[in-house]
Amino acid sequence: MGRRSDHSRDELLALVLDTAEKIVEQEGIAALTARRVSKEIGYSVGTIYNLFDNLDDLSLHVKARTLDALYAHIRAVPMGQDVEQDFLALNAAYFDFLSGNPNTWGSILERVGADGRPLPDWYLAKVALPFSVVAETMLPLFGPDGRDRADYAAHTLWCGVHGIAVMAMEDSLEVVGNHSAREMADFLILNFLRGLRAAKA
Amino acid sequence: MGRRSDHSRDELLALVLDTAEKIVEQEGIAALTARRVSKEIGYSVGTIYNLFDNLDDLSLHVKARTLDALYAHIRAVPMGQDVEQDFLALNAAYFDFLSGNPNTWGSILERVGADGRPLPDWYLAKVALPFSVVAETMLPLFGPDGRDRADYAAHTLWCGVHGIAVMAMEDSLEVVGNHSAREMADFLILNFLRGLRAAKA
DNA sequence: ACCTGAACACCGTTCAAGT
DNA sequence: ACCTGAACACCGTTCAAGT
Repeated sequence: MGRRSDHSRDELLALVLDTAEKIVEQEGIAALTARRVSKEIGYSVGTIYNLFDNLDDLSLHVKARTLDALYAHIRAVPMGQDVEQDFLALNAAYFDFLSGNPNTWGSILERVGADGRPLPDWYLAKVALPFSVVAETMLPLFGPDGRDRADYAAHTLWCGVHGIAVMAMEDSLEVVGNHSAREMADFLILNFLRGLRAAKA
Repeated sequence: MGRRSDHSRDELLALVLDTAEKIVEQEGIAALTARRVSKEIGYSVGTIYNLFDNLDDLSLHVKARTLDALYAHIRAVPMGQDVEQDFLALNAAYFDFLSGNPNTWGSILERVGADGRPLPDWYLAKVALPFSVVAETMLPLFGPDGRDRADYAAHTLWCGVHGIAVMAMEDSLEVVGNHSAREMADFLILNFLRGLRAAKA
């Protein structure tokens, strides 16, 4: 029947992403379907496939938005005290974001390509951004010529924090709420950093 | 049409679980459907629902088997050297299991109740068993009257190792294969333990 | 050029009806 | 008592046909 609305391609894209994000926020990633989104925006299913390769592609773009928001959130954390304090502040901001966005964040924690397709580069770049903040925070401990080692330590530590967050969200941990999980992450951070310092001394 | 086969209820249960496990092993959790299993065993779909509450219930039982296998695998690790060595051995066994069972293990890493239902107690108990091995390994560092703190430290550390494994399987990490991820986990373990020791001294 | 919607090949889940 | 399979309400994805 031809054009239904006078949305430009970009407007339509924003409309789809906004709607998809809202669904994930409110009901979790499992509720995100192409048919549902198309119905909510008043277009046919085919239109979704006009804008995105497939459902995986759409949900990847929704996840990218969440990663953008997380990055903005932790970049806003005031830094510059000692390394331990900076990391605890980062951790607090991280768990803040988690508890404020359980569904969107939960969708990121899930693996994506059940079909085995590797994640696209543009998406991996978004995943890397929050890690870069952590790496920056780690730098003072290694000095300007220790960027690689600081990076490695930051990845190691933050994957660890990530693991605690995953377990907390699965309720597989005996933690109630995010309070305990955050404390556990603090405990991991402080001992890991102390271990690094002890190794240097 | 009435009874199709003379399998007892227990035989049928084993048949379904074996088939479901095989599907997950070979094609991942996304390939596990009630219709597929029923077709492969030569029964109708309804039979699956006669044995399990729903698909979630079935996949939970498949995951439980994987947890049993992991528990058996890490219990078989020879222990009794110093704490650091024991943890590195545990870690090696853990990553061994992971790379040997990427699909079954990957299914566990995913969150389960997208519908928000909490995980049943019998399943959580299975999740706790591997952690108990880690807690036992941690005990020498805290002494017999430090069981609670050892438990907490063990949970913290192993959630961290878990996080590295998750990231490695998602390819979100710049690690190729499990070699680097295992090294990263070793790095986390050694520094965390060194941090604990430094705090005591 | 853009959008539609029927078509295809799948799903989970239920439950009256059969043996 | 156990099992069936049609029925219902959904899916993702494609693509000829419309404007």
